[in-house]
Amino acid sequence: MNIYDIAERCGVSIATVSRVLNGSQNVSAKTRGKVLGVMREEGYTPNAFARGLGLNTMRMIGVLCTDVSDTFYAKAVSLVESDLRRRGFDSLLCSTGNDLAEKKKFLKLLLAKRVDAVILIGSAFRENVDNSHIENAARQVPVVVINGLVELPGVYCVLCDERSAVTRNVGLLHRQGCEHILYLYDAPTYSGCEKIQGYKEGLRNAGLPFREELLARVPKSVDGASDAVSALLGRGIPISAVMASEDLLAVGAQKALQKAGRSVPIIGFNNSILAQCASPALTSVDNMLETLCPSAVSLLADLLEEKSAPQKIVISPRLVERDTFHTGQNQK
Amino acid sequence: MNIYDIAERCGVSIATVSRVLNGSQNVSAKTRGKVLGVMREEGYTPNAFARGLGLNTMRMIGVLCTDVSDTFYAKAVSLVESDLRRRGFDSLLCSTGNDLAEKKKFLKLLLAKRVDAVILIGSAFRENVDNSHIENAARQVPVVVINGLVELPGVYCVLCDERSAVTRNVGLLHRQGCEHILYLYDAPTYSGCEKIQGYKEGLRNAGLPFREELLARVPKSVDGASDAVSALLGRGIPISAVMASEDLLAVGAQKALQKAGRSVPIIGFNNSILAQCASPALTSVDNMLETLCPSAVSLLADLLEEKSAPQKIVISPRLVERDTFHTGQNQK
DNA sequence: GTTATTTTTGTAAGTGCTTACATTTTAGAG
DNA sequence: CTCTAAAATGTAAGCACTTACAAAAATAAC
Repeated sequence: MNIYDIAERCGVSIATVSRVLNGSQNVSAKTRGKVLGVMREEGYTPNAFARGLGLNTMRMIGVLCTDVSDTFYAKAVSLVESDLRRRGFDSLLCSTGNDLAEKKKFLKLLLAKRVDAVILIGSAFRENVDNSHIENAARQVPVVVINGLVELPGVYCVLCDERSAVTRNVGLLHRQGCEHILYLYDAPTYSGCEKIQGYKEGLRNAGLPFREELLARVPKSVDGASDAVSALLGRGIPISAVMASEDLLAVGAQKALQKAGRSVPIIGFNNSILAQCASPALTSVDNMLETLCPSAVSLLADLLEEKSAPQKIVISPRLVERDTFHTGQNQK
Repeated sequence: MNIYDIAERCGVSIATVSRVLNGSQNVSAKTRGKVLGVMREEGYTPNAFARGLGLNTMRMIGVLCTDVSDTFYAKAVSLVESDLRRRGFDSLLCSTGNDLAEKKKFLKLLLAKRVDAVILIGSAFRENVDNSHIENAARQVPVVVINGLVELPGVYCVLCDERSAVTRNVGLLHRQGCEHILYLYDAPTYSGCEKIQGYKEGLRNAGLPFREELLARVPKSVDGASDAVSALLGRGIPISAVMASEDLLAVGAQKALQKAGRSVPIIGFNNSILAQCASPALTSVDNMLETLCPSAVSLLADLLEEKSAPQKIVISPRLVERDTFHTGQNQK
């Protein structure tokens, strides 16, 4: 069933059918009605490939992220997807894992599918200067990065000032009397590194010394973080507060502390559902995905309409206080 | 840059170029080498739309789910996506929300994009007999449902026997001496209804009476569930154990019980990260997405190769015991 | 060195749509 | 009832590939 069949059944030309398909104004109400009627009758669906060929777009956006099963990415993907759909775009999802080679491969595949644009959620590892795949993508289509910073021509970034959030939190904890603030992270992504810088800056501002042993890289899992913190406690390292690059790690720390019968302030990151599920519920930094994602999609839409757009949008995070903020409230 | 340009630069015909593009064996090693070389030089990427037109496929699978930001769906999407990709398919993601009209609309859009097949994660509401959109989709492409049951021709289902898991758990709790087992659910989906049936059956088997007030439909959020359970406790309704259709609700219940200073066994469902984050960690039923999803994708692949495939695959769930199972262990 | 096979390459006809341009129809004006 | 402008429709040329079939080249057999 194609446009020719419909045209024949209606006694019109394929051009006319195509016009009603595309909502052109130059079709009389009568023919439009007839054509639409026949289409419905026949259950006709235009062939998107042919359309794509002609129009050079299928209104699809490539959405690349590290791991959709991660709460944070899942939320971002969800927000992005619904916003894209609202604008009539479909999302081609790629969940790549952390492997750079995979990322490159998938990005290439995405471009081969002729997506209209690419959204990158979370950036590559920072130590990894090889962003050639992103650079290459940006030469072909608009690229916008959510929660990461890639400073290349044609790459637009929408992110949250996570760094200063961490700095601020260190200050808050210090003012509460915490001197030994443990910082947990799992990977040196752009965002991860920024937060570490924020941590160090916070210490400097507060006049606290930076201690190697209080900056811990741990596996990205509850147990991984928990074991790491237990180990620190076991070594007798003083800990008077915990911050983490992610709620998941904060939960792990919380478990270790609970097991040790200790109670110190804990601040997570991402304000995910995990923070709510922890008991007591975790205070967490909200990096404002609800704002970030729509901004990113809107920016993307502008780019696709060839409007000019800011290269970089930075918004402020927000601390969501729950039970684990003030000293001594870490346990029920 | 198209196939003609490449052909010209190589001094061969477009058919030959197309052949190397498609890995045909009927090309001499020499010409193949030359063509590939030129392609690389020119940075040529075949146009997927034209290819799609010719081959009538772009190797894309529509993945429809209710809400990717939900831990359960996110995990399923992640598993499905990676498995599809392994087989050379891209995933067109649709996160529809619970609105049936939206589901219908999105499914139509998906089909218009000429996906090779559709994967539905979680089924429609059960009371909602209107599965015409699924029926229609199944007439055009293979449809497989994960964790739901839609008994229509051309619709293949891969699911977990959640019902008997619940039945069994009721038995376990009863044998531990629990008489007043609260069951929390949020929506009467296929899976939701099955579990409720399982609950009732479990009560019957144990010789316990079914009490209206111990089967509670609650909002799908920690606070929603928590408030509901608090209300029940406030009304003085006896509760000696809690089961929930989802970890999220179980966590809510746990919070309410903790607030009330009560400690009873709690069993969640889905064995999500939330169960791990709760404190004490929740015992939960694993509905085996790690098995379900690959099975579904494999079934799909068979269908696409026109192999025959079972209409329905049912696998057994597994109870993952953590801290909240035995009486009196609900609090640290 | 022929002839018969097999392998490699080319030709041309799809695939289903869009759209510039040409043509016809309709409506409005005089 | 013309003439003109505007609206509606049709024609045909893309768009970038695949592939059946034909033709040419390479190889094998004698």
